[in-house]
Amino acid sequence: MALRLYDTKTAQLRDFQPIKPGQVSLYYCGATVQGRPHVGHVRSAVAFDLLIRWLEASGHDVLSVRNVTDIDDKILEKSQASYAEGFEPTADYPAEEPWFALAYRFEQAFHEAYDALGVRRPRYEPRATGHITEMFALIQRLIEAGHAYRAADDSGDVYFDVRSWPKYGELTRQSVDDMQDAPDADPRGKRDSRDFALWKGHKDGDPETASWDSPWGRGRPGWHLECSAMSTKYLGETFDIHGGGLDLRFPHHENELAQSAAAGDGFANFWLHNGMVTYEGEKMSKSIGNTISPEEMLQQARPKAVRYFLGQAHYRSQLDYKPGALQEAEAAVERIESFISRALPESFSLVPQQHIPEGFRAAMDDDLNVPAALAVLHETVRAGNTAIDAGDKSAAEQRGLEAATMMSILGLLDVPEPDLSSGPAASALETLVQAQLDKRAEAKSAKDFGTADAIRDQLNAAGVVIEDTPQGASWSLKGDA
RNA sequence: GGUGGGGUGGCCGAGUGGCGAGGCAGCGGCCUGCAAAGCCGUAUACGCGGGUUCGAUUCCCGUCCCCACCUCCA
Repeated sequence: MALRLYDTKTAQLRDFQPIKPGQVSLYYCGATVQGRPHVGHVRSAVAFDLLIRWLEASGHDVLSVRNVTDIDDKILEKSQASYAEGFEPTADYPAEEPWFALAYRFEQAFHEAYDALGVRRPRYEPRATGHITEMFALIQRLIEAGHAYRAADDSGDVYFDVRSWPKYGELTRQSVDDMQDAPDADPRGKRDSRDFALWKGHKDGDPETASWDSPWGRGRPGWHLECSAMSTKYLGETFDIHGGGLDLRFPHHENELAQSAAAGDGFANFWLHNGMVTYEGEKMSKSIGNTISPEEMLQQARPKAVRYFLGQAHYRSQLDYKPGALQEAEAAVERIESFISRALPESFSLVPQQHIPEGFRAAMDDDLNVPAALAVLHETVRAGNTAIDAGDKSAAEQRGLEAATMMSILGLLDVPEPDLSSGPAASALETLVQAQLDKRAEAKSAKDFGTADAIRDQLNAAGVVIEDTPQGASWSLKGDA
């Protein structure tokens, strides 16, 4: 059975076949680095990380690209505001910060958030400002093809001519005439209010560093253009998959498609969009302010649990966050991990492709049905625990390898966790806890259960969980499997 | 107004024309000195009203409600 993916453009599940057998070219939209990442950003990154991992587990080489949009209106506005009189600096927005410094700083914040959740870096991560000449070339092609024009006023803007491209709206199946009129206060030199800027002429007050000489005068690129320019540069004029958040479908992806297709590029064969993250039913967004940061989540739960939470719903579904959700995820992750550590010897080598259960493969091949795949994982854990209880070591180990494989494919083995098992503090703790356990063992063998239980309660209160096994007592820290 | 996605047991969340995924929480049991972990069992779930059908949560029609997008959005 082959991989099927839901393509937003055709609104249906389609068999996925890469253009080049064995290699998949994937572009997915990263962030406009104008602020700290919120959960929606990392959900999207986790979703596409999952896709990449599954493609790889299925034997593909994945050429992945994720953009950094490091210039746009918001970045400039925020930088500009930091110079204004009466500006009150905060930890996230210091005073007098140039736009490029602000963008660079938040780009790093995104990296930290991705890294913390085991989202692997894409093969290439190009910045918009590094591809101005590629954008020139694209604009030039559009002008020559009659799909872009210089603004009628003296703004120096260049617009995409929506009416010149009959397919405009094909991605979201909308017709230009049915679109709600943009409340465009400043139509400037546009022919149609839906026309969008490819190039924005330099305005007084904009920093000189945020403008480039172009054939149409000094200025800066419009939003959308960078993704068309960069995706085709790194992946070719036709590539396999273009992804991003559902909210980017319109206008961002619609415009990308229009400008690339109108310039004569084949562009993406598949369009994938992940669902939004909501907070108790409402979309999390900067403008509403109901966001939860990845940092806040990481304070509440282990990184693995956070990743599990973000990946557990189907990627196209809305993912609702509510208090307590992370604790549930933590319980599920710990159940799986404690099984794997019971079933497998200290060190084991994993050859993923040898241990993928058929049900898991079928679920993932079905448009990355992670919830169904997780059901297989949990069933494997139960079967493995049963085998352990029955003393069937080889069956337990087999289930253990399968469970570890699935965890690996889901990216849950790569999530960095604080290492509590080495270092001087760890060995001091080990010595102290072991001394208590020895005392408890003595008390137990003397049938002095009062003392034994007191020791256990005391350790428990300190966050050390005791488990008695036939081989003696073992301990672990709460929240650390 | 246009476009798209939804309403599933206490919560989360898949899925299917007829054997009630999975997780979390709960309850009962096994195990345990007692626990923990693990295992077994346990829920009269599919917004509402019609229709098609031997049979619908699943298909069709109607209806109510929710969410997203329509030029800041992952």
